[in-house]
Amino acid sequence: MPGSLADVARRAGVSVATASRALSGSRHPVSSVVRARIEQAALEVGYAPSALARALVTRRSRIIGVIVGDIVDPYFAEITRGAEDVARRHGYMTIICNTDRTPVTELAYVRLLRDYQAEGIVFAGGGFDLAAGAHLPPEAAELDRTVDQARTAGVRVISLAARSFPSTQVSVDNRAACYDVTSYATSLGHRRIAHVRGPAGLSTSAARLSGFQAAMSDAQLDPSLVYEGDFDYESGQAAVTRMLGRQLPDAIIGANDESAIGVLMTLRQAGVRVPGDVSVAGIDDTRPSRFVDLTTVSVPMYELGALAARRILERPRDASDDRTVLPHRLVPRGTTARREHPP
Amino acid sequence: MPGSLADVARRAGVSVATASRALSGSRHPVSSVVRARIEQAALEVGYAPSALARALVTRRSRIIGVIVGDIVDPYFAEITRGAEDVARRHGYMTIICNTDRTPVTELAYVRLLRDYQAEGIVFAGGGFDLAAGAHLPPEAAELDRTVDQARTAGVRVISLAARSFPSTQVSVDNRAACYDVTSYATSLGHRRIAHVRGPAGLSTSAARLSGFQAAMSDAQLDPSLVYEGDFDYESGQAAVTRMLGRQLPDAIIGANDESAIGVLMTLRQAGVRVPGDVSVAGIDDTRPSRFVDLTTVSVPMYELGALAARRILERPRDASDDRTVLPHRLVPRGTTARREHPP
DNA sequence: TTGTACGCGTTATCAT
DNA sequence: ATGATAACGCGTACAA
Repeated sequence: MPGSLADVARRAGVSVATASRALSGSRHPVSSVVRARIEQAALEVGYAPSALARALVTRRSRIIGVIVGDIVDPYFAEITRGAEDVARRHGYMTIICNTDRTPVTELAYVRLLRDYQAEGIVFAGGGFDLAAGAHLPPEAAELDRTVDQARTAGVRVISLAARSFPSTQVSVDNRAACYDVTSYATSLGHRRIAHVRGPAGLSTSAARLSGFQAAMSDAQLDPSLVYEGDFDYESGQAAVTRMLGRQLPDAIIGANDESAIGVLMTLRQAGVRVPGDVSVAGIDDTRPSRFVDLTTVSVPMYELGALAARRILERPRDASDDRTVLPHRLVPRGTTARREHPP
Repeated sequence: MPGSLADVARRAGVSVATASRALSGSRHPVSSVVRARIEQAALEVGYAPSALARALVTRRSRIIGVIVGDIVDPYFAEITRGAEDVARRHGYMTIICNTDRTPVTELAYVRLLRDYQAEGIVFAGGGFDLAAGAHLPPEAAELDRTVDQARTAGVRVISLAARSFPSTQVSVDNRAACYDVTSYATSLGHRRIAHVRGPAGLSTSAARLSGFQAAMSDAQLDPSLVYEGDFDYESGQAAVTRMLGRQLPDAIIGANDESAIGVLMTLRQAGVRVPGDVSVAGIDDTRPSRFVDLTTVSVPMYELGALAARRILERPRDASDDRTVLPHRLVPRGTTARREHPP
């Protein structure tokens, strides 16, 4: 029911061309008297510009997509908020794409975004490496092809962690981040330190695990106390459950805050004092970590998202080799303490 | 660079009409031999259907918008996930719109969604009432008009809480939810019970506050111990800070989990035992509430979002009078306990 | 079963 | 400064 440009033009007694120029912020000159008449007519017919038609002809959809594992995860939520903030300021729409890290779903979304001629795609999560021996689905290769084809066709692709296709990168040094918390733990006098790792095969997990191992080795400590995990609360819970039988470690580093919180709560429920008996730390500094006073590493999630969106709006070149690394920062809080009973 | 329908048609030696029918899942018959040739050609030219052009002609954009306060808030994140899940399954895109409850931003987004001919808009948060005497901005009225005009034009508008414009409602009984936790507290023997309310003027806050007051009155208790709040952690923190000087209440009911967690953590930091000295409860049952073992009321956030999306995809009528109320459920956990020192 | 031709609502080019 | 008109890429009556 909203009026079209033709309606406005007819009512104002001008051509659609002139109406378009007056209404769409064109730099083409339009006499002020005619302009006024057009604006009046637009108001009267309730003119609503068709973004669809506009996008079709200008080849600029003003749409960006953000591909995340799960928007409920505060890590992804913060990133998305950053991206949406800058998108909104520029009149762009932000599509939220939950994939649960499933390549099939990622692929489907990339196709959908391509069909809508999205101007850019932000891959918030890491990709899967074959290194870990994990059998990656056949869709993984197809995903790479599709993304690359989209990029060639002009859609800007930004990734916030290592991916197997070419892309502009905006990231943090995940390895260093985990190295830093782990070193902090060793500096506190802890010697038996465990790591609850992220999903097997995921590049982000691998980087953090590697940082943990490096820090342990550098401190002449055993780096092999690694527990399986999935970046979620239950991972931490499960890891602790398995630990409870044997001798507890001095400290436990979660691959992210969520799993660390799982560790923390399960430990306390079992009557283990934190940080009295065991120190616990995570990575990311998501909101919940503040609630439980968790020691962690601050990762600039909001800025990652915001910068990614900015990279998309910066019209220029296909910068598929750009790499920006944002700084992280250790945030000591109440779940870590100096070791009470030195060897 | 992706091929268009014309490219495919040329290559397959057929008309665009036939190509369209073969490729777009039309019910119009196409001989299997020709169909095969077309599909082959599509593959060769890397055909990518233009969702924009398609939307323009079919008048179905396959776009839905979800308007939330802040996607970082777990409450909104869960709702959004629910909506996105069903949208994705139907090949729809979900636009995330953060407004920080600012009518101006809501208005801007409604206009943007209307310009893209979004098929539906989900208003996840409540609206502002004038009742509270809060001066609502002039954009509020304009918002109502714009939304109503959009609805008349065919976009389905669903709201998850009371709003001042006509809409299909999918909600929970916020008043009853708060009545229930409050009653639970009184049933535990608490008599001095405080409520940290939500933002002034917001319909959701008002409903919950009303539930609190009703439960208190029904229990013959003083319902006037109400603290200002804003649905956030800091609200809870601030409320407790003001309480600490005087006699502490027996129990504190937050208007939502986030503020309740603020209350909880601040209390404990001040050395107050929870639930030993004071009981604390919230509303919503967001993930973080499980982390801190907070007593709360489970609100089916995911289902709210999912059902809202379904209401949009159900093509039929403008059901601007439909109201579906989903059930809530008290979830007693560790932050509440029977009163230790009865009067 | 296939093809022709028009329209969806804009922007952009080229005249005037 | 204004207008006529050709794209943009697709779906769909209407014809054949």
